[in-house]
Amino acid sequence: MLDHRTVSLAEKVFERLENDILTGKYPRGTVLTEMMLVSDLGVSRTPIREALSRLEQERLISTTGKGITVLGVTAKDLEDIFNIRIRIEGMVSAETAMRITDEQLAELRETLELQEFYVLKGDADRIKQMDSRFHRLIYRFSGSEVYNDALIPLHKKVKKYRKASVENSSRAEQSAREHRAIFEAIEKRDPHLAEKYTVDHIVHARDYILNRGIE
Amino acid sequence: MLDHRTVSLAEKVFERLENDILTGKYPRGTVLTEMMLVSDLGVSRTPIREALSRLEQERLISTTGKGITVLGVTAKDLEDIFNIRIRIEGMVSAETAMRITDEQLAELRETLELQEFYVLKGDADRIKQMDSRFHRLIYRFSGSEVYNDALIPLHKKVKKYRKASVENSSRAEQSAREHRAIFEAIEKRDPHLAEKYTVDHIVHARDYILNRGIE
DNA sequence: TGGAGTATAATTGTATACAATAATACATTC
DNA sequence: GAATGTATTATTGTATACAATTATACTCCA
Repeated sequence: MLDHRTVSLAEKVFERLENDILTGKYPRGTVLTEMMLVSDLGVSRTPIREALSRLEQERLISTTGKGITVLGVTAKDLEDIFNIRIRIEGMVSAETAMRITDEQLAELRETLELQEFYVLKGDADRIKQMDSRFHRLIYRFSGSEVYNDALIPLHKKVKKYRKASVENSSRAEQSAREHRAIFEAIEKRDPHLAEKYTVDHIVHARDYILNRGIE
Repeated sequence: MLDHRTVSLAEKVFERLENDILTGKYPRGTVLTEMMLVSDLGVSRTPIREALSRLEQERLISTTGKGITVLGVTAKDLEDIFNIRIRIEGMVSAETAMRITDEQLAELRETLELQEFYVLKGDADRIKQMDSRFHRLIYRFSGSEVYNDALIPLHKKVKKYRKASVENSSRAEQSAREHRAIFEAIEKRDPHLAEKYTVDHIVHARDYILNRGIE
């Protein structure tokens, strides 16, 4: 069921700018002003300022002094992000395995099956979308807003590099297999196995991304 | 050296509201409107909206529909926060132990010595302040914005409960001793010891806070 | 020529007016 | 009397005007 709620301009501006930064359209060091964004996006400064405030809180931009400087995600950021994810994402999967409902499990299964389908088709954009959704569902189904809120920003920041991963068909296949292992552990309500397979998966994702050389 | 930069109204409003929520002045469930805050704080809606936007991103309030609802920090949040801190804060201390400069070490030492002094004096407010500063310096001296940004919001949310801890003189003394152990490990540039003592400290803080019964 | 001081311009910070939306109360109908 | 539709009000969302600040360019003097 799609959510047709009207979304504010501030929200749209935020999502657009966040995406442009996370995908590298605005590379690190780019300097913007509010007025430039007013011209580019065709909305007033008010929603733009709200979006910028949120981006600053996520440390994707910096607004010290004059102008807005894009910070983006550095190679060191990526290393640190994976160091954290390796230490907590397994715990979160274990929690999800213990408390997931049948309905939630069905949603997770559908996401995994779509991922597998798109891997067969070789549709990188869709693979990426399902890959992300799989992880986010596990965060959410942990029932912990704290876990979810801690992981979402870390997960977001890998976006550009995840895209490169799924464009490699053998890595995409491996990733789908690893997701299936995680799913089956959760389906069995086995927290230890869910934790183990999740940590393995994050380690592999890290190794692939960091060894590949960034940017 | 104090920082005398002029701080925006939005920043002041944010800090004040954040503090009022974290200390329990606005308990969970409190409903506010922008206009109420305009009257109470004597500034226009613009800086108030910016502050609210940031508070919402930290999930301290919710703004769905009409009015602003205070969410605050629940007992479950606290448990989840400590589960994460136990898993990553040791790693961060280890990183700090490996890269801290002499100048940074001096700042950390001074903070610890002040904490010990205020423990002797029994000045709970100051103890709390130095306790927080000690942890935040370690986050910062890790040299990782990712580590810092992940831990700061988790650390903030324990504020109210940390206050209750330091008001117990035996826990305050124990906490200072644990900080000293962490400090000496960092001073020796011993990452393993720094990690161990940090994890022990967080575990003890958790046990004290969670067993004490929340609110 | 280098530097302090000052004028100028660009940019952000804040207040406020107006528009759109969502909630509430009320009336009307069955 | 319950339910539904409608008017009203409260509240948020957006645009814009104005104030304050900061950076830059320029001038004058040593």
